[in-house]
Amino acid sequence: MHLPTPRSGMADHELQGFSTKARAASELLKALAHHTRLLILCILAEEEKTVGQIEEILGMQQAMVSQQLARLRLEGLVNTRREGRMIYYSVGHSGTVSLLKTLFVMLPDGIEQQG
Amino acid sequence: MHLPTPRSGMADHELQGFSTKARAASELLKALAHHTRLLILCILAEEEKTVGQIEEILGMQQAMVSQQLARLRLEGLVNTRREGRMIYYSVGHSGTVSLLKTLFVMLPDGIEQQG
DNA sequence: GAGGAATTATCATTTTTGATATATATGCAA
DNA sequence: TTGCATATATATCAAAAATGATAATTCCTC
Repeated sequence: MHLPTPRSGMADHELQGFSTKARAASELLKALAHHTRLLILCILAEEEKTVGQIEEILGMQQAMVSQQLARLRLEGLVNTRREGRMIYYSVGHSGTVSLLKTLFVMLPDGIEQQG
Repeated sequence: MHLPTPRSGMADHELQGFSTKARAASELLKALAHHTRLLILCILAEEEKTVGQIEEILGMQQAMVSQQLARLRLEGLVNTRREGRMIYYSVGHSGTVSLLKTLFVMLPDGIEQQG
């Protein structure tokens, strides 16, 4: 795989194509760029979960979790499966997990912080 | 590498630790989540460039490019090297390129790789 | 060394976008 | 119907983008 890399003197339409790709990629990243959504994806990377289970694990309010899930759904980052009145969420794209692993490795090593 | 995955019944301080990591990771993602910054990183992934070269390649205004570079610098995503009055930028973290490659493969353009 | 041009960085402002909280609505099951 | 699980709407507040103006640094010439 090679990156969409603009170059000097490149034809306009080609540069535009790369710009379009970059926009799409940035939308994906924006959907990922939220601490709650990242935690949710880490949870789902292990096993599918219902909204209620995620609420319980994170200790967050229902609307908050549901809103973040909606955002992830919008970008196809999660899949859903209904079972009775519960809805199971799972990771929707294998690349997501690879990306998260790379991401967390990039972080500066765990310095203790105040909480 | 394993992801910081909250679990049911986990001790508060441990959950907090994961939350802190997720916050740091989301900051990194926010710095990446911009189409111009992505294009800049793709350009730099090939070879170091001066600000002026990046302006010329992207056909963008100086202030715009410089501000986006400042943002990337802030997160350590790029390095700088001065030579005369020009400043050369390069990718600051090898993980960045891996992440970008994974990211661009995830785009709808590459549907054949989903699953 | 003073003045000017080239290169890059920062500031100030306006406009957009995103986060969070609360309230309300929908869908399913007993 | 009632009650539970999930989704969406809305209001408020904070952060980020875009752009135009200005500042700092370096090099060159006199």
